[in-house]
Amino acid sequence: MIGLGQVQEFCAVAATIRDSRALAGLMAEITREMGFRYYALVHHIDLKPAVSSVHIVDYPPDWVECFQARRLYASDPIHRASHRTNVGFAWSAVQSLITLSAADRSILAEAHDAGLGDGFTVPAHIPGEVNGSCSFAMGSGDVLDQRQLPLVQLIGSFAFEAARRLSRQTQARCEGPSLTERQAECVALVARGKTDWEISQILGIGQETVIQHVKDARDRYGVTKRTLLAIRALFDGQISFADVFGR
Amino acid sequence: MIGLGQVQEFCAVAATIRDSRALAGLMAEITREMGFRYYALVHHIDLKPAVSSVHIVDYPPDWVECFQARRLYASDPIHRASHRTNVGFAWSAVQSLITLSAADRSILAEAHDAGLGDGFTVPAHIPGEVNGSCSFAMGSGDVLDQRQLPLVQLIGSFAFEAARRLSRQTQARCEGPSLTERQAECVALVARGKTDWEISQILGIGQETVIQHVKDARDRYGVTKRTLLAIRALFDGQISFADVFGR
DNA sequence: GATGATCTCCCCAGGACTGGGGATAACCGA
DNA sequence: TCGGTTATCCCCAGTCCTGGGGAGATCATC
Repeated sequence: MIGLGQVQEFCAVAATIRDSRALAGLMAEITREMGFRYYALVHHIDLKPAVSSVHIVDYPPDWVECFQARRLYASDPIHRASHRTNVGFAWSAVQSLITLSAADRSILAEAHDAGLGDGFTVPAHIPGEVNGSCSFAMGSGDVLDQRQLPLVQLIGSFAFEAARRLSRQTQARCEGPSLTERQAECVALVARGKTDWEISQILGIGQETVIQHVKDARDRYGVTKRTLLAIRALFDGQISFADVFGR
Repeated sequence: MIGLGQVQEFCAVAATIRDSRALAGLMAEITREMGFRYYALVHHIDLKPAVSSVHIVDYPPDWVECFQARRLYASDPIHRASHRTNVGFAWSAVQSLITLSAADRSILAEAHDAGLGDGFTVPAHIPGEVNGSCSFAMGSGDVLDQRQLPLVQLIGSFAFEAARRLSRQTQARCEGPSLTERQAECVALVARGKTDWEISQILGIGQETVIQHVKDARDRYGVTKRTLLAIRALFDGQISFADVFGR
């Protein structure tokens, strides 16, 4: 059983941590202190070296293997349930979030056979990013301490945020192509689904000029489609969702 | 200053609450107990009477009016910042999440003039649903109690979950349109800048079929351009950046 | 057995986008 | 002064997308 003080200490340490080894150590420690046996801090996608994703796991090896072999990242019932809520939930209450199919029950049974008891999963969703979660599990037979769950939720949220920060910093922050002001204006309007002619009316310039700006912007990103141009500009912050939906 | 016990009590009561009037009362009470003056429990969309969304607000009336008149739901800097993280943040730290434009600074200044001091916002994102948040604000001049913020985050999360439950039970869903599996696959590939022909090759179906799926997906979102289709699907979690850049 | 949802395929006309090729003018730093 | 960057405008051919119109097959639900 931990207290609020330990949560605050965990946050403080997690916020300054530099590499995922250190985070794994911190997770192992807090997991034990909270009375859990296993933890998993993951993005719900298959691991691909190209993408920087969160994947810090200490689960029974058998289960990890089974999970990866069957590619359960998106279909695992616990993950699916975590896509339906914003607050943490006990695995034993998963049926209040999703209806379990026969396949789901068999997955849960296999997890149990691999040594996982009841657990608690904290969802982690951020618009435009891969869904993720932070889970803690007991050994089989152990019982969750209900009173502690709010604190477990806090730990899970902050742990995920720390992991997310790490995964972004390791991704080489090489300067993406930057757009000129006019190009960015055009791209923002492209992202709103405007045609080149409409953009020319909004900006008060010629249609040919807009075509040129969009052309130049595509060139800078090395893409050939305006759809991808808009999404890449969104991805690296040249424009924001607010530019698309706001104002 | 509140303690963990009060958080647990709040959760218990919030989980059983039946209507938004009662929730507003509960929010007013806990807001005061935590030493805050105002609160806002909202979905980040314009209010449409037809749509059931969360909107339980006790903010200075001047500011609420200004906010609605200028339709800041998507562009407000605090809301934008909340789209970039999973954990609560103090308004004074908003610059660590987004870069503030001149317009943003003026919005914050206006909020301050309306009587809002520093505050704390807890993001609430669920895939496929409108983004939301739960904010608490001090009167101007008052200072946030840092030690309490983890508990404020918990209160915010559970409050939003309660409001979300209410908004679903009272009316039909306020979720965005959902796509069929095939449509989502096509949209994900559209977001990668693929042409309809390329998509047909990837999925092993006819080009005409892809055209139809994309057409249907555009219809569901009520948009006329594939670019906007891709971005809207991204925004409400039907696809993620990993679908675009991964693999 | 009808109904609706989904997936599949087809046709066509007109508008939008892409990838080439140009040009002029303003500005700024070397 | 010269070169680089930016913003503005123009033309064209070919491809792609959009908005109409169909139709048949499967599957679950009622």
